[in-house]
Amino acid sequence: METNRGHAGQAEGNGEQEERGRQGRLPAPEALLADLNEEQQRAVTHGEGPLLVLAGAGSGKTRVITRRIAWLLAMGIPAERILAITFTNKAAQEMRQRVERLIPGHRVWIGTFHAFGVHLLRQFGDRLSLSRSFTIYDVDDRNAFLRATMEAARLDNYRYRPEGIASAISKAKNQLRSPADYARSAVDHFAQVVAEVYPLYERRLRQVQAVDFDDLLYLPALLLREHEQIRSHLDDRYRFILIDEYQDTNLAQYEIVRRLSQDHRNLCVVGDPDQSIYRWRGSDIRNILDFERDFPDARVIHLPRNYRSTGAIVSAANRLIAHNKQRKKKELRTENAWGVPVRVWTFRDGLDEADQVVRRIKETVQAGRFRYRDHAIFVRINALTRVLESAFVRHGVPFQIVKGFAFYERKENKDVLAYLRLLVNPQDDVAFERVVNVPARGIGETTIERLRNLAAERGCSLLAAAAEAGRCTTIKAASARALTQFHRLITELRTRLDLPPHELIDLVLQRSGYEQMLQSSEDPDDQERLANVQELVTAARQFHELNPQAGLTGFLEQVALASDVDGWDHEADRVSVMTLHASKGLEFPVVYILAVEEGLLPHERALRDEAELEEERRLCFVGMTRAMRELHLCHAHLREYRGVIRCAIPSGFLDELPRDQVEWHDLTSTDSNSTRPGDRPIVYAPPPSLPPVPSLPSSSASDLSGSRRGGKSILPPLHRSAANGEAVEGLAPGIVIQHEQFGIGQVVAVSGFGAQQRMKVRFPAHGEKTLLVAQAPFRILNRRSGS
DNA sequence: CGAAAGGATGTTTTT
DNA sequence: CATCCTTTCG
Repeated sequence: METNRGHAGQAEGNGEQEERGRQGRLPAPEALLADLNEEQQRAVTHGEGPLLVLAGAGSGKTRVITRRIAWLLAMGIPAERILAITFTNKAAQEMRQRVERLIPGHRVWIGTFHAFGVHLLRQFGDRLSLSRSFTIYDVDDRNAFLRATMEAARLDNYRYRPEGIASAISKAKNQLRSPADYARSAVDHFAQVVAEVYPLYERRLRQVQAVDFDDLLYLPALLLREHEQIRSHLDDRYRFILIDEYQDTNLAQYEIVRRLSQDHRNLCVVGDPDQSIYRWRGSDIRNILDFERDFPDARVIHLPRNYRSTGAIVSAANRLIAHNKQRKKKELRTENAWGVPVRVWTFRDGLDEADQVVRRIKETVQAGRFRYRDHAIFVRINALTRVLESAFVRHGVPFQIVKGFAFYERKENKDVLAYLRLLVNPQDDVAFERVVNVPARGIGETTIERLRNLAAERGCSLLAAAAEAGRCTTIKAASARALTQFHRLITELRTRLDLPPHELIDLVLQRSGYEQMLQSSEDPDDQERLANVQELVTAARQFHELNPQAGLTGFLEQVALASDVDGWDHEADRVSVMTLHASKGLEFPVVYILAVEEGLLPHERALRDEAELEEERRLCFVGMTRAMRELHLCHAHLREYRGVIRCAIPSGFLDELPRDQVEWHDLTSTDSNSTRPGDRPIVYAPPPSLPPVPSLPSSSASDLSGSRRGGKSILPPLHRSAANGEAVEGLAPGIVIQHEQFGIGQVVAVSGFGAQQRMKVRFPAHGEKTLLVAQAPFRILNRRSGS
């Protein structure tokens, strides 16, 4: 028990005691500084002018921001003059609460950039010809909308996927490039197609009174750029601005910040270049690196001291991140005890990994060393949470997978939400198309196509066109009747928009027949869908109770802006499972990072260029520095992904850790099914070299259990196509192979080509497995013996 | 028109 | 593996 602060899984800086504050009275300013170190105090008490706080992981940066807000209030700055931007809604909510504890009843605006964007657009959207009840399209809606746009313009015969074009447009908006800007620099064919589609997409988007996600930053940035009176008004209104996670801002966000800090340059940004992990989304690390160039008079405060983690964890993290070349050299320091070593665990496969990690957590809790909520498991990709899920269920260990989004992303909920959006904004054609035939009303693709033509002719929305369907000669009578009836349904529901959101959802469920459809279904999945939809009603009710004024628009807005961590319950005594990205800003006593393997961490898509590789390293760094007391890094020799089994190689990042300080445990030889709680793993400490890599048959014989017993030199060598990553000639059903792990089996089917070539193999002991030919370690035994 | 079945296909991270 | 797409048939 080396360190003695903090609870599991709350946002950083959680250990502080911020209970104070009698109603309505401002605290004495000094009281806000009592438990801060010198640098933190300087940051909190900094007066006017730009301020850059370079805060290392675990250095208490959230605490600095909250205290600074409180300090400003205590100095008499009116709350409405302060603007604080956080990275997630969850962080905003916690910050609000913490400031609340210091200064009860404060009215400081705290939220994400996107929420702030919505806030601005609702106020000033009319300047951009945007109605007050605009719809926010998520990525799926956006893609569907773009597809429809291209089809309507007869541009759909290009070979590019709408999603690809959509993401190019998204990127353009993040870089504040208008359609005209984009067109000017479009050189290759793809860019030219994008340049053609982008303006159409924008025009149509405004027509249906919708904005996409990027518009929530792009449009406010334009607004501030082109409307000087609004800009100066807001600049004056927000005298003091604080931005958290500044290293992950993109150009649009940067523009917003700059425009609001021209007349009153009281801008405080906090961040850590080593924790920049959203480059792929347009974040530009230069925003923080060049802050001093933008504001030459900026005060810069470094917070290198880590209060969160043990010496062992800090040391390992330092060593890893030092391998990044594009980086200012710096080191985290800690005065915390050294603690237990960072451990690296080697497993046979992903199932083993999940099973044993969960088992170990259970034992730890049963031994009374930690609670479930003290544990977190991080993964690089969401797909890896599946195996974990079943392991948790099997062991009866409580857990939560942090993906708040998932609930609203379910088809049934998106359907219901689409109904609601259509009610709020009848122009929303995406919503219309989504629900017009759900439940089935006899309105098929041909009818929709004809309706689209009608709407295009009249220049009206699909819903408005539906009302006129009867007069359109091309639409069949039965379909027209169904359409007018649908129109009547929506019109009628629209008269009840004054109802609280949950009651309205209930009404929609009944009147639309959606509930009926699920209730009377034979499909067992539909019962679950019914439950989900009812859960949506509950969510709406809870929202309404918390925000009685917000109404349906508010509810839809919250749903649209929800982030993964927002749904996370940090009080529940459960193990948290999340992606490395979602872990940013959190802390846990015990952290496991799974699948620290080449291709996953670093991810294979990030291997092409050095900058992306460095981002992967930062991602690993972020995950490691979430740990307070124990850090476990896991990898396996075989990894099943998308139903295909591949050989996995330990991540190069593992080699970059301080070898003499890290403990390596190889669990590949223990059978997970027979391991008893008391069993102790074999320890190699310190390891003589790299952890054993599943390798050519001639080398170490200890790496894999199973079929190979050594000494079979008469046989051809194992076919290691991983080395050349190519397809294999002559593979066909009937051929017998020997696999490193599963032994002898017969090929049942072969499909695909090149690196994607797969084979389905039946193994007597393991059943049928699908293998990636280019990756799997196997050799062909017999070309003839089919049967 | 729409349900069902088969096949091709693509894949990170998320406000 | 899971989703999306096409095809097919009622």
